[in-house]
Amino acid sequence: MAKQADIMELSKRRGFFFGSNEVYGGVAGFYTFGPQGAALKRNVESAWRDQFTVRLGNDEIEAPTIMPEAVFEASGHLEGFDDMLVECAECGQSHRADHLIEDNVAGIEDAEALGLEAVGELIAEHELECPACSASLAGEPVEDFNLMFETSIGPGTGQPGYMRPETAQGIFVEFPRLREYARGQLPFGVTQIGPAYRNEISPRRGIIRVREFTQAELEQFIDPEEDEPPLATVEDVSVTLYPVPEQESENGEYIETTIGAAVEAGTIASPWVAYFLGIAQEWYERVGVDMDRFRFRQHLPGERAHYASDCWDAEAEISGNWIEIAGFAYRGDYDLSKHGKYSDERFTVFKRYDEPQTVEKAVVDPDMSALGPKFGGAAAQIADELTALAERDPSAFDAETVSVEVDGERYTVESDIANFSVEEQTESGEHITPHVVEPSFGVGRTVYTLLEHAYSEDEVDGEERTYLSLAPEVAPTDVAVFPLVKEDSLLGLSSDILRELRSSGLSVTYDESGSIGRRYRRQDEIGTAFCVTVDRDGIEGDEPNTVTVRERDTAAQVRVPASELNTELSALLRSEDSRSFDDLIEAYTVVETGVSTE
RNA sequence: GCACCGGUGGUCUAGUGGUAGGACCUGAGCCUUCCAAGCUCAUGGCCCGGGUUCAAAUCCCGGCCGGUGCACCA
Repeated sequence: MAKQADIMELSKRRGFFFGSNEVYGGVAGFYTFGPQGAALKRNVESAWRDQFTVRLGNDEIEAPTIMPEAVFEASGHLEGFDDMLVECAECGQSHRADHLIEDNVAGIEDAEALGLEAVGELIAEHELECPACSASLAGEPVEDFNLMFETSIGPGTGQPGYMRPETAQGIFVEFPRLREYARGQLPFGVTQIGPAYRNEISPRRGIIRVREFTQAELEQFIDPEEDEPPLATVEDVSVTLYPVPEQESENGEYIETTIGAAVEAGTIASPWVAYFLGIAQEWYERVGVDMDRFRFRQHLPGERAHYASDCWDAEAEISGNWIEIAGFAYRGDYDLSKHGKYSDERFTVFKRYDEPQTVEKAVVDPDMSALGPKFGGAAAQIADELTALAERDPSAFDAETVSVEVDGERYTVESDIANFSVEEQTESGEHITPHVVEPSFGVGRTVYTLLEHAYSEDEVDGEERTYLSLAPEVAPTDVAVFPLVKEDSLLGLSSDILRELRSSGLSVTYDESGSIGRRYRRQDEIGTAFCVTVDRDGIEGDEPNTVTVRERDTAAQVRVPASELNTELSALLRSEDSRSFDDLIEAYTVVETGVSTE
């Protein structure tokens, strides 16, 4: 089993990832993906795009990573992402200052709203103590810590902007245009793959908790009353679930079930969430996560975000710990409602009734030429209030006069000036705020998981070897081409093959240095699934113009005509073709190398 | 952010108050016709700053980075 140190060492040495800016001492929480890592990550993103964008018929966008303050006022990140910390001088522990106040001072429920100074004064005033060591916290500075990176947009003081802490907001704020693009029809889904930023207090464990990371998110917009997910497409998908009751029970166990059965049993409350768990399960299998070290865990009530009614995480076991690699949240109308409220735009869709409905509606059409001279500047507001009153209490207009209140002042208007009437109106539909179901993936964590789950050691021909058993689709290098020895005839065919494979879009490496075994080991270590070796038998032997293809995990080889090579390799590397190396063993001559893995 | 431990070629490491060795890797050559073989040669290093000292990679202090624990993770 791979240890974290093994992966770190391999990653640095073979160019998967390493700490950034090391020549200047480095900065915690930032990593650079090297050539192999960037390719692996790119392949993971492509596979995700195929599964969650293309196959589901969704659309992908690319929004800015810097967004203005207003976005995060609406989203709640400015407040919710902002922690007030106070540090104990005695024992050094940090505590949430606002929570201390709320827990210990009667009558204060939202200490965060009071501001830093007021909270500091309250701590001194009530002589609050450190919960850990009971030392007095009076006089300790209360400091703001916001997990968002702040910047300023434009010259001078500019206007405040923030690096997005999740890609989701870039989709939500563009909802009005995306709705137009979708021609106003629910359901529709919008995806985005890109970086997000969180100024973590303490980045840890290499690439697992970093300050800049890549998310792949889908925001599925649905009509909560009408839209059903196509559950039938995933109902037979097997999953390992770890629901709340099992987590809370003494000997909690995983539930091995199918998506269909889990919905039936109510284990997963939301069919939409269940649907995406099924889609995700298929995807994780496809890219090569070890399903024995994978589970879907339901959020405990306490860890659930305030907007999410049900939430599940995809978790992978890494170096003995479970880490979150994706989250699936039913966000309701939280995000769109908030942006609808904070902006002047409408974040709703028009939902047409099956049949137009005729409703009786009380309306007013105030005579502004009478209201204006009489009430001056208040006239417009009075008219608005009359309109509101008509909807609220039509009977108020039965009397001679009707009165409304504007800014605390009461105005009395003759009823006939209001032009009250009850009209029959035909309504063809209503504006509803779509609900959002959000599968949100951590790409970097997925990449790390794949590395650790793929990391393998065995013996080939009595020699120890390390190899990455990556799924061919995501392996950073597709194929390696070797001339068995440096001999003109072999070099010629090798370079022909190299050129052909590369021009068909494969990522191909070429290596003619050192012994063949060393070259195989180099590729094994970065997870290259197939090595093509040009030998003399393939040029002048019984089967001329053939080359050998070696499979990484088994070290088995088959002899394939050079003319078939491109087609066969392409088929092996594409997930949608179910061609496997076993099919090649069936179809071609197996090379007896006398070499085997054990 | 606090505490503990650590930081020596690309990687893994030995080591001492007098500026450093090994292994692997990498490159060149020889040899080699299928799994890290051998031989020759070569490239490449003491995290940064300050202090103590005739002299610091080594001792001290601070910083940065990493690992672990605590806290944090909307």
